[in-house]
Amino acid sequence: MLKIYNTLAREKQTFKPIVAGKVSMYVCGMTVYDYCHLGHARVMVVFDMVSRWLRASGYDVTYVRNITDIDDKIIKRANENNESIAQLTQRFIDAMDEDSAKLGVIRPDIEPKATEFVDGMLSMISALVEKGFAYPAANGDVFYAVNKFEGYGKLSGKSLEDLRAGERVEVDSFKRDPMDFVLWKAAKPGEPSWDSPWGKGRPGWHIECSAMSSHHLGHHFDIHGGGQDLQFPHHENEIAQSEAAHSHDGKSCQMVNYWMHNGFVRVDDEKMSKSLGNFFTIRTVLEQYDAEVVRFFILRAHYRSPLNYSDQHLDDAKSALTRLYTALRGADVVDGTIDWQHPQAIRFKAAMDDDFNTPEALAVLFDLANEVNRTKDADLLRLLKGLAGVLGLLQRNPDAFLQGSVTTQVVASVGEASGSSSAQAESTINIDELIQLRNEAKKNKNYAEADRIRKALADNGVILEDTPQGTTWRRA
RNA sequence: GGCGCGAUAGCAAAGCGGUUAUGCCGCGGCCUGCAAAGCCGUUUAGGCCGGUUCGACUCCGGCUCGCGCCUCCA
Repeated sequence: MLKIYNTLAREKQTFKPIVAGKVSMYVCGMTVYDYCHLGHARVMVVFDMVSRWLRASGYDVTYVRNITDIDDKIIKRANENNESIAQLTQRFIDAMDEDSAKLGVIRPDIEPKATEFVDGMLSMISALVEKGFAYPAANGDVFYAVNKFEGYGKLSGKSLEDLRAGERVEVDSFKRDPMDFVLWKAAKPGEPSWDSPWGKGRPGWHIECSAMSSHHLGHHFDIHGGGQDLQFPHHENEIAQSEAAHSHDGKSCQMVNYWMHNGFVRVDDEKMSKSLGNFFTIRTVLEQYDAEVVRFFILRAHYRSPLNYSDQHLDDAKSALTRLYTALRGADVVDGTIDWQHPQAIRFKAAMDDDFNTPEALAVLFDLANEVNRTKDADLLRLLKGLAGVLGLLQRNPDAFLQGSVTTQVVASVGEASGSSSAQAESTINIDELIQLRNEAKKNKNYAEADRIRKALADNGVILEDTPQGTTWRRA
C-alpha cells in the first residue's frame, strides 16, 4: 500500500489512482536558457525514482515533464548571445538530455514544449475570460482575477489577505488586484509573438503547465510534482487556472489528487539557485564525480529533505557506492531478479511504499551487501542487483564503476619505479603488466619491490587488492 | 510582518513509545608477507525546558536556533 505525502492535504495519504492500474503524472520541467544545475538534477532524479517505483509496483505510468522554451530570460539570453531563440533552447535541451541520461534518468513518456501548445493556452485563457475568471487589461495583457477563484491559496496555505499584507511587488496599475497574475503578455517590439483575440503577445508562465497537463493527462490526473519553490505561486496558479477553466455550471473540477514537492539542494545551508548565483551545473560536478555517485547522493536523502551539497558529501557517497559495487564484484550476476517474498525485499518495498523512503531502501541494500559478502549467495546477489535496479543504481559492470575512467596505461614514473629499462621508463606502462611484475616479485619474496610497485600505482590513483583469485585493482 | 519546515552521534541520514538503523570516518581483532577489500567487535546521539507515561529521541506544550515561501526560481 503506497503512501504519498500530499502537499495539498499536508499529510501522507494512501495512493489511489483515478483509473485502476494507471497513473498519470506531470512534473514541471526546465526553462531552457542555461545548463541544468544540481537542483534540476534532483527534480529529474527524484521523479524518475517515483515513476520507477510506480512501475515496479505494477502501474501503467504516463509521465509528462514539460519544457519551457519561451520566457523573458530566454529572450534576453538569446539577444545577448546573438542567436535565435530556437537555437538557444535546442542547445540547452540537448545539454539537458545529455545530463539526465548520465544521471540514469529514464526519459519521461512525453516532453511537451510550451511553444507547441500556444493554441491550447489561448483557448484556456478564452474560457477563463468567458467564465469571468480573467480579464483583458488596457495595456493588452490578460490577467487572472485571483479573487474570483474560491480555492485560491489552498495548496500553499496562504490566504489572499496574508499575501496582500506581505505584498512586495510594485503595484501594477493595470491589475485589479495586486495578486492577479498574467495569463497573456502583450508583445513588445522585437519579441516573438503569437496572434490572439487580445492582439499579439505570448503566454505567461503559469498557463503553460495548465494547458500542457490537461492536453496530455486530462482535466483530472493523479500526481503533479516539482520543486518546493514552485508551490507558490506557480502551482497555486495552475490550480486556479485549470480548475476554473474546466469548471461546469460554477462547479470547479479537481485538477490533481496528489501534489508532490521535492526539497532544495543547498550550498552552505543556503538554497542553490540561479538568482543567488551559488549553483553548480550538473556538467561541472560530473567532471569530478561519477554520475551514478551523484544519483546515489540524491537518493541517499529523502526527497522532501534539504540536501546539502559539498565535496565531502559527494566523496562520502562515492565511498558508500563503492562498497555496494564491491559486493557485486567478481560474481557473474547479470540479471537482477527480485523475489518479493524475501524479507529484505519486503523491507525494501515497505520503505518505498512509505512516501518513497529511499534512505531506508538504501539501508536494505547495504544490509544485503553485507550478507552477500558473508555468504556469496547467488540469490542474494540477484536480489541486491534487482532492488538496486529499481532505484536506477548498480546496473553497470562493477569493474566499469570501480575502475572508472582510469586508463589502463599509467605514467612513465611507474615504469622507473618498477625497475624496468630506462627506455621503457619514458613511455606508459600497462597496469596489468605492472601487476604481473609485482606478482613475480612477490613470488620471489622481494616484498620491497612489490610494495614499491604498489605504491607507485597508488600514486597514480590505482589501488591494488590481492584476492584468492588473484590481484585486482580499482581507482582511488 | 504572514504562512510553513527542520533541529539525531566526528560527518551524512532513517525508522521507532521499551529491542543493532544504514553509510563514511575512528578504534580493536580476524584475514594478509605487509596492505587493500571483506568479516567480527566497538567508541560518538537525539537543541533547551516542562508535561503525559511503568518507560520518550519517538506523543503534547513552551523556548532557542536554523531554513524556506510570500518576487523569477527545480
